[in-house]
Amino acid sequence: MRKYIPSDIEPKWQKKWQEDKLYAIDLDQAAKKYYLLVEFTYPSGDLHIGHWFAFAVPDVLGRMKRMQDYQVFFPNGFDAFGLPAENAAIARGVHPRDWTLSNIENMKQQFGLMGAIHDWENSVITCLPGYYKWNQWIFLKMLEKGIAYKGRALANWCPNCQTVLANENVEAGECWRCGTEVVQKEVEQWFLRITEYADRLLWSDNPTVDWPKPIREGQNNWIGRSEGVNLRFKVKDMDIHFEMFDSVPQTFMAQTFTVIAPEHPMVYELVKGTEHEKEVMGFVEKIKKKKMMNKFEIDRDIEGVFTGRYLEYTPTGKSIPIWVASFVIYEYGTGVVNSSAHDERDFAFAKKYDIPLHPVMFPKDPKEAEKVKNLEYCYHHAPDGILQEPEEFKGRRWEEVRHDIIDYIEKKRYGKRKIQYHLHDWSISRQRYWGAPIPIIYCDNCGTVPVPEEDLPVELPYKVDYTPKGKPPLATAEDWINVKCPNCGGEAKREAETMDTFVDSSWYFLRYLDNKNDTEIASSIRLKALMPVDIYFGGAEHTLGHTLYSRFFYKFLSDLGVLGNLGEEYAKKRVHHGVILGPDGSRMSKSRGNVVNPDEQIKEYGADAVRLYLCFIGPYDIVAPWNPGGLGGVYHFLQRVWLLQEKLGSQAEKLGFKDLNIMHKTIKKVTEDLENIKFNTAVAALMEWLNHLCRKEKVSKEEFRSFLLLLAPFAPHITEELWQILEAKYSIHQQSWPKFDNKHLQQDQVLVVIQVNGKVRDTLLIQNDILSNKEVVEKMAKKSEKIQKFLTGKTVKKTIYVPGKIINLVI
RNA sequence: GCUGGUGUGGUGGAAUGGUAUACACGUUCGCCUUAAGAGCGAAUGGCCUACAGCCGUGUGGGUUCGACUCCCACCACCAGCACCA
Repeated sequence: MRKYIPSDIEPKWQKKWQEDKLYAIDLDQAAKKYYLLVEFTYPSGDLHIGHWFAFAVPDVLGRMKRMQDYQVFFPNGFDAFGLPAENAAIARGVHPRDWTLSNIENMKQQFGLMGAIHDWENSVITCLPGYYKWNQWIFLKMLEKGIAYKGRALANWCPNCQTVLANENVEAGECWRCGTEVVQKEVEQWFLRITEYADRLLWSDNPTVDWPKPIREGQNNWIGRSEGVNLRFKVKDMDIHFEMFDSVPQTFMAQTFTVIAPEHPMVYELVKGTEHEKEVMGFVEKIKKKKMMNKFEIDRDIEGVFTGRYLEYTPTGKSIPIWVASFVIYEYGTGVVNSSAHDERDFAFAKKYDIPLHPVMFPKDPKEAEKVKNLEYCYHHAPDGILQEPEEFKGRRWEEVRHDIIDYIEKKRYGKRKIQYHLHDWSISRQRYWGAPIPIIYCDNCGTVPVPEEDLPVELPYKVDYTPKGKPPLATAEDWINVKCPNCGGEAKREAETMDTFVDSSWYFLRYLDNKNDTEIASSIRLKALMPVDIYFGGAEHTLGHTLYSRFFYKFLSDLGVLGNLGEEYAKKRVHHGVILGPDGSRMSKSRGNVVNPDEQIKEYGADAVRLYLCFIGPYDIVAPWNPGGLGGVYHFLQRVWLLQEKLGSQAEKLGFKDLNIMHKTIKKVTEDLENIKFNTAVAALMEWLNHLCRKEKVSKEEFRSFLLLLAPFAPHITEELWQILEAKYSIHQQSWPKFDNKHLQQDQVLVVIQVNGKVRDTLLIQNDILSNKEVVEKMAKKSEKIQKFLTGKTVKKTIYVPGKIINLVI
């Protein structure tokens, strides 16, 4: 018999499976489909162990599903636009397109070593015109529906990458790619009105799809819906009216001062020509500058300046001083805040600038002051004059009075109910080369003109000077940028900016279905056959970016009617994978030099062992450093599987009860564990069964057969090889998944634990037929010598018996 | 500060109210071998006077016949968000 040498068998089968298109399915008529999706890859050049973890482990699930007669669709592709390609290309003098496409070729080869059921026929590469044509098409549709628009706004600007960044791409004030400090800059940019979908993107407590709670909570917090009122005010002695958002309307009677954001245009109106102008505008400039320098650094210094103005506060008839304060966010709400000094920050501000507050608002007893955080205390304990609650609300609970107060405010016309979101519209303009062109033409006569649909795609020109110069590289591509206006035929220029790559990844899972379709995103036949995605694996880091954007896109496309009637969410189930860290315990990155390339390990132990080890290493959401030490263990396991051949009985051997019991138990365990994304315990169950088999003199064909079938999804190569020896038939991957039989799960006798006062003192083997008879079991338990010792001189007060598990004698 | 999560042997981890530490790594001992490796077998939570005992799942309390598991309070760590009125 040959030794188990993975390199002798793995390439051979990989080649054969590919030639035979063993894993291909018919996308037009997948009757019992299973769409398995893993977040596609950025083509950085080399596959590392993290890619294996992300793709090879879900492949195990996909393979089981195939054997359960599902037509499993497990596509793979590349998220191929984006800054790293451009930066790497600039550094090495290679064109981003060439760099990217050659990386993709290389990575496809490396993916091949995994032995996954990927079908590369249905791949997507987002930087190819056939793909991004549909980016542009969706953009035009959004423009048509008012979801895409051009606006001026302060944006996060990375001076190094020379581009605008989305909020989600700013990490602690730094660019997510290069780590350069981000500054604020006002620029014109294209936005997608995701806020229009804010309410529909919010998760209910009981969603119809199975997405993890952390992602749902995270998205809900990010959307940040808060319900309150917009109160209306007039500035004293001036014809200025404004609104302010208040999410705690319960305190509307308690207002003692007002603060405005420094950026607010009204500030100048208030102080123009007054003695306060110089001081206030100086303060505004100072804060603006500070924010420009490092907006995202947490600045606990709360600063402000009095405008000299007051507002007429209708509900209480009081005059309320108006201040400008550093901490007010212009972009949130109306940029004006009602300060009733019930929260710590407002209180600190008032104290710092001696703004008179009623002293009793804050209790002197520090323990009592703690309660102020709940606001409830304020509401019930504030003195007259500060918190004059309308009669009808006196003595009622804080939360329950909330809606009545909003009604009251509306009735009295002090203001209007308002729903405010933290979520901002999504800026998609990027001042870089390597992205999908935005299909817009600027004409002196006609203004902003969308590129007509029949002219799509607007192809990204190849020959462009893409080194950053402070303006978009495409603006320098003379023969590309200058075009005839599609409207009037006059001289016009194309939009020189490109799209955020998160646009590309917001709908790629639809394109997998129909990647060559030239007339629609995907045919309705295929959409109907394969959507929604059954399970979507990906990283927890995409909670606020990709998974929110893609839900938005799906809802938009659904509203547009291009999806048919597929429901609100694109994936029935979302599963987060963990992170394999570098051996040094930090995230793998080329710059740290701690990237683990699995090539060596595959050479030494084989793809099967690496796959198995990645399953076995821990729960699938584990975040842990790569420790190749355990690889030897799973390799050893495979070797013992290989050696089972020697134990194969010459003919059908009668299996004992124990053999059948462990076999069916393992079938049940592996099936259920894979279904529940518990790969590690599924492998452990196989190991236990193998330990049993190895202890036996002979192994029956039936056992070996079932064992190989269960192992096949984890280790597709070695099981295929052994299958040939066992069955002389191709292929194991076209066999049906074994089923367990309940009758073999029942044991004829059961181990029952005897406890005295909850402590284990003995065990007892009990025949099935007397298992349900409490009296008999109790008698047997009391007879036990070990138990006798604990019972002498004591009385048994109570006996608890859980049939088949435990008997507890209470003395 | 807010939100979500996690705390179990030397290590990765298992156990969702019923024998805590499955499965594996590592370590130690033995067999085999000229030797090494591989392979095979055994032991491996701590303590003790070491086979009739005690302690033990971050800490303290509670519920229960029985708690890693449920409840309350706290501590530590991880992740995300963070001046959101």
